Amino acid sequence: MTATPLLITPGCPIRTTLDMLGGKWSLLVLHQLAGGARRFGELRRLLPDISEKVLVQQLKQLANAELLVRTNHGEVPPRVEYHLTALGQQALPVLAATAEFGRVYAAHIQNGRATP
Amino acid sequence: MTATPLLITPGCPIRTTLDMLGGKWSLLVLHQLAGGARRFGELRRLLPDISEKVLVQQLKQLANAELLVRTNHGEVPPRVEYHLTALGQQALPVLAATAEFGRVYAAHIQNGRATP
DNA sequence: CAGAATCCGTTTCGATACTG
DNA sequence: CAGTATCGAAACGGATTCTG
Repeated sequence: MTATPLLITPGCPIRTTLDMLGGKWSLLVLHQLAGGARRFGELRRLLPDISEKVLVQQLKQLANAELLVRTNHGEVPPRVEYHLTALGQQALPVLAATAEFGRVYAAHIQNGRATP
Repeated sequence: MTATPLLITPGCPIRTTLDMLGGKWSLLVLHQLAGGARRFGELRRLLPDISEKVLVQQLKQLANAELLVRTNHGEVPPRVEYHLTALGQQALPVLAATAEFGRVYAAHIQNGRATP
């Protein structure tokens, strides 16, 4: 089960986004799809540190939230592609801000202290 | 113990930020500090759903990452304040993008489908 | 008031093996 | 190729109690 907890606390847009994208991998998946459609195997290779099970799980969750679409071309061998919806593309600014701050932070610790 | 896991995969700014702010509460804490300094008790009241332990833990982590500063005015009764550093302020765009997408998403599900 | 320390349940993660 | 199933480990989160 577990299905879709996604309990959305109404009235807090930050929580809404966090419940969707705050996970450990969601934004990385979106990042890989930002350039266009990707197959399952591609995503797996592009994100080597995520386990198969979790990747499937994240993709399901994101598809469920309608940020991406899963397309199963009924072929043999199987071919399944994922691509962002228009809604999913609206999440890209979050990704951009996240990446940008990561760079700022990296620059900061590089010529300063922090990170014991 | 637990110290600071913060294992930063070098080379991925998204991961860097996610390891810092991807938690369940960090962005909410930043949000409350965006307007200026806050005392511990204030934060506790402003974020009723976070437990004391987790709040302390998040504050430590954020202070450790130098996104905020803890100021202990050695008084009785104790008074401790937290405020954002310049670096912490640079994280506010992430917050803004997160909140904005939350609004977009809420509007989307309101006059459409999704959320089973 | 502002925390530290402890205990404990839930959720998440990941490696492996298996299927259509 | 694109998943599903299962298991155990680890992280996360919360309630309670205690301290200066």
